[in-house]
Amino acid sequence: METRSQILDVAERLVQVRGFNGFSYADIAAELGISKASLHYHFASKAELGEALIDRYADRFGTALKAIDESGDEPQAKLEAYARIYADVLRDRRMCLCGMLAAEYETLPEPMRAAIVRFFDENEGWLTGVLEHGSAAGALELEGPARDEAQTIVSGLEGALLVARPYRDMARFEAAATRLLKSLARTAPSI
Amino acid sequence: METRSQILDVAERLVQVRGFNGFSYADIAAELGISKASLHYHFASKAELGEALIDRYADRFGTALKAIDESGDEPQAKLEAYARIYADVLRDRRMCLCGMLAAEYETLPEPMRAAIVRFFDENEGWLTGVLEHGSAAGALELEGPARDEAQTIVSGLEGALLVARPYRDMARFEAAATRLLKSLARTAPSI
DNA sequence: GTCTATAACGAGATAGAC
DNA sequence: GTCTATCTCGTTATAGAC
Repeated sequence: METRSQILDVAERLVQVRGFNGFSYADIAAELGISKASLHYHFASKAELGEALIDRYADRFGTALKAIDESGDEPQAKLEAYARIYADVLRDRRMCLCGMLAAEYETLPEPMRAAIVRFFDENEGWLTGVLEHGSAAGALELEGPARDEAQTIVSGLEGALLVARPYRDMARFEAAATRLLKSLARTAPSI
Repeated sequence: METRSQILDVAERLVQVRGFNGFSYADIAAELGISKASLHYHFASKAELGEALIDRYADRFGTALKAIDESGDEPQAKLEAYARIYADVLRDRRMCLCGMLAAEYETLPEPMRAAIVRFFDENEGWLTGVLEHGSAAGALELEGPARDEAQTIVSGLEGALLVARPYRDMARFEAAATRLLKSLARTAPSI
């Protein structure tokens, strides 16, 4: 199980930096000092490896969202914590795993495609909940349906990662993220 | 020159749909019914083809922006026209050429990288001008520096394309684009 | 300008020994 | 579980004829 998770670690970074079509089994093998054949023992095909990568990534994301839920923070603080997950991704010049795979979507096998869409659905679902609660509690002022706002936040953060990366500029991402949240879900003025 | 532009047309679509690492000279050759060797006559290397693709794409974008400038429309209408350029990209399941290449950035040769950053710079520069003019004329209400708003709009639209594509859902893009523009640059209330 | 042929290499994947 | 060896195919690119 140890080797398996090491493979996933290296492959995850390679996908986030270079894309699924931008690395090979040889890259992973070289980095871990094992043979390509050994990789095939753990993941028979690259498609299988790809599925495992998305599953693990989505799981970790889900865990992070649950932690935010249980923080008991204000809605506005929850949104900021959500944006921080994305900000953390930018280290090592990484893109969000599923954002990267969304770009390569048309070249990917069907099981990977389904898992990518599921990832976005889960994120939007969680965000929609936070926005609805915040709105109902009078803490947030939405400009439209919570679901639409949620979609705009997810795609806005993905786009902020996508464009900030070539500039190697963390501040660029932060500015866009802050602006997005401030404009789409403003803190309701206290009476 | 005829063949050259046909090659660019096919290659452009392939990059926008599958990514620069997701197609080969063989794909172009098959589609045009010519040999791979002929392709190398027009574009000695794939990197050279890539540069030509970005240059032509950026040129077309620039022409479209100039047309918007000369329309004499209100700032708000100009922003909507700008978003429509992105919307048009989504046909045939395409991503913005430079958005796709931004994802693959780390795998690309230096000349292509520089051209990609230039593309974003030009877009943000143009948008900044529209926002500043609109703000000065009292037609738009900005929430922060025009340059920051411009960056958020560009990355927001790129992200909206990125995420809408797997869903094959035009409406998904439209919703995010509208929401972005409405929230970031609101039409100033007429007195 | 376009072709056929081929070089030179890297990809994903398998066989079979240890 | 990991290895070496190998297969098969696809990739970019070049040589040289037409």
